[in-house]
Amino acid sequence: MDNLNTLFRLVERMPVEVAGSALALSDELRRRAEADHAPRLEDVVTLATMHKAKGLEWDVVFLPGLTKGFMPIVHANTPAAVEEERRLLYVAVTRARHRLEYSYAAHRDVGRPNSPSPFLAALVPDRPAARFEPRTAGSQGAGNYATAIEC
Amino acid sequence: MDNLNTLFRLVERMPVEVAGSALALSDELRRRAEADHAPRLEDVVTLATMHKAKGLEWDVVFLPGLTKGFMPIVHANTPAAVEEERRLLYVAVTRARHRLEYSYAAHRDVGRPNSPSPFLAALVPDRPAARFEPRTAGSQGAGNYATAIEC
Amino acid sequence: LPAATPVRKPAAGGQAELLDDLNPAQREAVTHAGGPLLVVAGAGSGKTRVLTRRIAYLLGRRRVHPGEIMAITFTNKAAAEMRERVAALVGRRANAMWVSTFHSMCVRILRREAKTLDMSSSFSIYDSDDTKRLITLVARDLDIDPKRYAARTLAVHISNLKNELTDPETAAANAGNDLERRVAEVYVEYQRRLNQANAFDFDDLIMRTVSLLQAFPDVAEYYRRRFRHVLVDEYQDTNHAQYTLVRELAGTAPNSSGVEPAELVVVGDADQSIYAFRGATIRNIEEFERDFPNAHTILLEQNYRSTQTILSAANAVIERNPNRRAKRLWTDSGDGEKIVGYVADNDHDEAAFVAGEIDALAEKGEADYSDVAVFYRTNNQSRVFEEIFIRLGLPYKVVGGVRFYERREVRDMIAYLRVLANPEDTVSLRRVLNVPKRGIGDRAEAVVATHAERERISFAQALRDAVEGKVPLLNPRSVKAIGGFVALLDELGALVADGAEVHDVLEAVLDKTGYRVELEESEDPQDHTRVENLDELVTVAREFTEITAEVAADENAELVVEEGVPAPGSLPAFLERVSLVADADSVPSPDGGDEGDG
Amino acid sequence: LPAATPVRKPAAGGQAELLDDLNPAQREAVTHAGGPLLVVAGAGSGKTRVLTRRIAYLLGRRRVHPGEIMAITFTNKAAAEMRERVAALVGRRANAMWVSTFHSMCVRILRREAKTLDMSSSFSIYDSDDTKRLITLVARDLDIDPKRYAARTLAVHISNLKNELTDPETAAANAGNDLERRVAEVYVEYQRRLNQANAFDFDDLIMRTVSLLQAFPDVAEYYRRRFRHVLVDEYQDTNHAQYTLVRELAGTAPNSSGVEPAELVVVGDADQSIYAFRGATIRNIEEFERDFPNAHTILLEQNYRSTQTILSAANAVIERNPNRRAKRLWTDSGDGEKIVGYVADNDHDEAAFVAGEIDALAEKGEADYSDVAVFYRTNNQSRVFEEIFIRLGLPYKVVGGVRFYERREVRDMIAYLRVLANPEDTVSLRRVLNVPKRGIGDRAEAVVATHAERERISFAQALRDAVEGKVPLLNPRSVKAIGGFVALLDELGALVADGAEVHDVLEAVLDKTGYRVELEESEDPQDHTRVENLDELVTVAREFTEITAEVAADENAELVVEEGVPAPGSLPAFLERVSLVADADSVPSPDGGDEGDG
DNA sequence: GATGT
DNA sequence: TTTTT
DNA sequence: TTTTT
Repeated sequence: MDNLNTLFRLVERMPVEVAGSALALSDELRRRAEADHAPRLEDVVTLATMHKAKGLEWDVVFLPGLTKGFMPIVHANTPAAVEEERRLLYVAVTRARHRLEYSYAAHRDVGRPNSPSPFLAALVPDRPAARFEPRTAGSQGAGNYATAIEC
Repeated sequence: MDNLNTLFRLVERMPVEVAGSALALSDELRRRAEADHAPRLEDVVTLATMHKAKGLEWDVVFLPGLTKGFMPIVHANTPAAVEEERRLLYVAVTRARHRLEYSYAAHRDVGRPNSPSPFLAALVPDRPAARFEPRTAGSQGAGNYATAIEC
Repeated sequence: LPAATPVRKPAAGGQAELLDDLNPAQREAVTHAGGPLLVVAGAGSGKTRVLTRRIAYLLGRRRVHPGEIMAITFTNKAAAEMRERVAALVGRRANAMWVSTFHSMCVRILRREAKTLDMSSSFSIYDSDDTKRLITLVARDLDIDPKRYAARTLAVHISNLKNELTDPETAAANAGNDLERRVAEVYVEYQRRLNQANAFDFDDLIMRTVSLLQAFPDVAEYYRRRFRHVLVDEYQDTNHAQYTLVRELAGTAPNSSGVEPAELVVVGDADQSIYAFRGATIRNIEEFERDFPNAHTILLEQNYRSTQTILSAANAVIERNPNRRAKRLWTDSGDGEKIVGYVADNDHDEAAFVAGEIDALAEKGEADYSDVAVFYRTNNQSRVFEEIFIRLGLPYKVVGGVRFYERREVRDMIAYLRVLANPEDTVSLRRVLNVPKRGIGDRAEAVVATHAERERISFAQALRDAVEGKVPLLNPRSVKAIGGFVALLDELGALVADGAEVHDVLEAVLDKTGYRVELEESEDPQDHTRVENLDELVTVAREFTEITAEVAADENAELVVEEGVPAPGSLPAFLERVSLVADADSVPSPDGGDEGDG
Repeated sequence: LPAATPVRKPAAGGQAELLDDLNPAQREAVTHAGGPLLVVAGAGSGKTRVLTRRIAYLLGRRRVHPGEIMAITFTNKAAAEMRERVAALVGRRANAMWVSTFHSMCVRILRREAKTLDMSSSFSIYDSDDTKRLITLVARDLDIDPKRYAARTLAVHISNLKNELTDPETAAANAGNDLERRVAEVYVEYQRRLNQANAFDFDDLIMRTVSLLQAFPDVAEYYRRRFRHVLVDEYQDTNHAQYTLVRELAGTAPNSSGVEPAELVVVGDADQSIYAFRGATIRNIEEFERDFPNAHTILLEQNYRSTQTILSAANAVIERNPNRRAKRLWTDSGDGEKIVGYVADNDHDEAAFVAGEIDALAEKGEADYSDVAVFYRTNNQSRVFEEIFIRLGLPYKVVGGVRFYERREVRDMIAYLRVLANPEDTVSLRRVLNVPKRGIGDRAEAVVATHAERERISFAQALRDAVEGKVPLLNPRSVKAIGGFVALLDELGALVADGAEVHDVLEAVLDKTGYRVELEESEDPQDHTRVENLDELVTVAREFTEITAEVAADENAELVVEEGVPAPGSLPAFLERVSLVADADSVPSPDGGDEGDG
């Protein structure tokens, strides 16, 4: 069945070369797959890069890691590159249908402090960027969202 | 002779293990070397990292590449690391006996602008850092030092 | 959940309703006729709906023949979706359209016109891995220090040149520093070897199609006459070569025979341009009105996806970009939930926070796991989430990693198939020369390569010379090994010539080469997975031919066979397919991650 | 040129002039007696002069016996210079002092006390390359993913732990995340293997000497009684382990037997601390007065090297560092030339500017090339200078690159010698196991290693088991190859046992292994250079033994033979030498780059 | 005499 | 990215 | 560091 799924997706996405026969093929495959049993919808959370998110949408989107080194990424050292980073964040934000949560870690592994992404200020215009100064979150205690900030 | 030089330097620097005999060895080697002919002083310019410069001195010292990414180096992203970079520049500066020249390139290979090292302001306290804004030097014309700045 | 707006009901089969559920801007985009049209489509603004409705409108109201329509996308997935959605509106007539990626479209043109470019229509298509291999070979032959000039670096530079439509000679003439000189040197030789191997790389597909259209006005006119409607999706992601291709195809003025430009519609959003680092140039969408005289522009700002809260945040982010065409997304579906921000102490705690939030949503029944996505900037940021999610038993999948058609064992088999379809394909031939190990080592390979170079014959021919003892410096043992290899290829080739089906050829390759046995006998558990992947590949091939046959037998299916297109179900057809989906199949569609349109 | 100051005339042989040419601060540092002394010596302030004069003063005026003096430096070069300059003042008596690097000093102690630590005195010393090899082996055995945890990363972390005197068990107990747990796991096994191989790594030399002194008070007391004067150079560069070592050696209070602390003098300059990234901790010099009660501090601020212009610039730079002990360098030699600043358009032009300046100075006779240095931050910045200098024919040398004792062929030979001196040295043994190729492949090596592990015997013993057919899964071919290798080692071992001289052993290794022949017959021009390096190594070894013999024959030479020190000219002596100069010889002294003192 | 160990 | 042993 | 073919 996995094989069939693979072929299914394969033809689904490449209906061009065999010219007019492509859609017919695609239809046939779908018919077969659905006759067998409904397509298995895996109920799993998706982890992906922001680039891979492009063109898709989810009800709930998390954007972790919004620190200075990751967004914009350190390597972005021209104005044009920083603008592209901002567009990337824009793309990521607009993937969400109903709920958006973002976050960052105030310290890195080694213990050095992390600055929040300079783009955060815009994301949450009501709150000045200063409100996002590193603050330690309760690291123990299940469900301790004391420092979660609702905007 | 090169072999002898190697051994000479080797023993010169390792007089400990054979205990008391080391200096005697060193003396003997030096005697031999000098009996052969005076140590060949290669008349060449030295190129080295600032770290390798430590403990040595030259009449004339050039410090090129004093841009923001190289001095302090980009990777220095803690106050302590930046302080170490400053000490490194201090070590490099204090290698010079009579003449010190420093420089930087206003653009990198790709054509993107370079910022001067933030340490430059201190190096030349009479001139504000702003005076070191990227400026194109005459790239042709042998000996065109029109934009060299004497302080 | 934001309430579904009343106007968003699905379009019924009839033509009358085609425009009913569109907003005014969308409707204008669908019905616009005449000059070039730029549709600036914000995220979630119903871009694909506009494109598909427009096509249906062309077919239904403006009596355009489907064969006159060319719709170009970037991904196979987008092409498939578009074709499917058009088919839902107009039925089988959709099959006569060209709805394809830039690269597929070029392959189709190049197959038809291969002879014009001194290529055989059985050409191979090299992906980035093949490209890197060939560049490595070339650089080695040119005595280039691989430490100083990594193959990858050379490949990136050559790709950039191609995307700028710079030919090797011009690159050499313009080289201003050591790197550029080296790159140009490699580029010249690399291009020569591609020709010799009867192969195009990905960038060639575009660049050489452009050359073709520019150098042969009759060819250009053929396509100009044929495609009176050109639609381009994700226009902000075009590079210079792709932009030129679109311009050559659609035209900006009547050609010398008086054929008018095609009706061009491009859809895109400069704010969603995230591939400039790969050569995409935002300039193309910004300058559309200047590039195409009398162009009209329509802005789609109403969003049908997100809450106003999310849209306002997005607007605020993107507004900080300077020199940008103003655009503000809005929705009439209400504010929805507040955005949540969280500052964790470290990345571990951050991942734990995210996991906790997801679990809470799932427990409250507010979202299934598959409704949730976590996006980060770099692939390795996934690690900490994987660790935490595994520990908590939270189900997830990571998008990315090695794709099916990039796996070594799959690529090895495809290389065999390619050699059978295109014996001049030196990169594939040399890839499988000693795979599995059959006693043809580096030295023997080098000796044969030298002989090929000196005698100006192909590597395949040089192997045959070797068997006949015409290659000096080759010891008898190597000659014998090569003899066995050539005989093997001949045997497999006979199978293909006799019309064996792809999966049978594949099975023969697996058996006769000993590839499968070697993996089966291996201790390495990785090799076990490899056997499974190969089984899957065989099954894919089998179903590919079987289903083609069934469809062909179905009298109701419209099978339009075009010149230059490989016969359905044939080895070349199979190869073309796998060559152009090498990087696909990352976010499998029905299992989470809905298709959006912006 | 700044005029030489009148006080800077060289000291004559007589004792009276010892203090004449010193400034007051220097004089105080030389004559200070009693409590601990910190000399804060700015760049060019005559630091080495102070140290050497102080030693001469101790010997001449304070009637200290040279055997009571220990002077510790970081580099072999600094140690050699100090000994030489003291010898110039006091003659042969200097030979009885310990003037050595931290590492050499520890080796000397460890050789004498090896048994106490369950080691043989023939132990090997592993440099960073050996360390990385062993860590790679260990990580592989522990099934650690080498992509995720690179050997280098593990090595750096383990080194840091050792520099903090953290033992493997403590590291394991303190591990707070995945990386730390992995590191600790590797550290435990790595340390076990070092012991088994009868080897110390560089960091062990310090750490284990500290353990020795702390765990065995009698040993500590022995050295405390012996060395009543401890001098440390470049104190700002000490790491925690080295600081602890100094404290254990000199002491801060009378010990349990009532032995008073030694007189401790440390010299350094926090402003010149540039190795914090490697574990050096500026804290040591900053907290000296707190670490050593009743300490006295002297500041040397007068500079005898540079012009005031240069010093003012340097002062201005360093003053921006916060929380720094105030110090301003000054000179009475005048302002000198102005500093030149230049802004080039690009790095190419910048290098051309520098080249032009150098040529102008040379033409005007203001400086020889060897009086000029160019310093940059990263090694690869040299490239553009090299390109321009070569094009202009400007002679230069680049300091850095692979050092003599780091070259592959030299390390291979040393590995052979080490195996002969210390058969338990598994890293060296496995290094040469199949070098040159003799048919003992990875698989055979793995099988033997597994056998060694299972039988809890050394790898050397496992090889002998293999010859006797006691190792399962080993094919006859491998057994035969191993048999040949073991016989070879035995033959070479017999030579050593018979008292052959080092260079003869080396020649035998080169011949009997076929190492030299293989290189000589190679086509690769690199291998030609390798043969030359090996010839040089043989010559070094020959002269090493010859000269030792001559010196020994010279009745005037004072040969002080100490316990635990390998016999002069012996194989162990030669190995010890090369193990501790592995990274030396970078700025060869007489050919440019004068020795400064701070 | 090149190969895979 | 720097690399005294 | 991102990677539609």
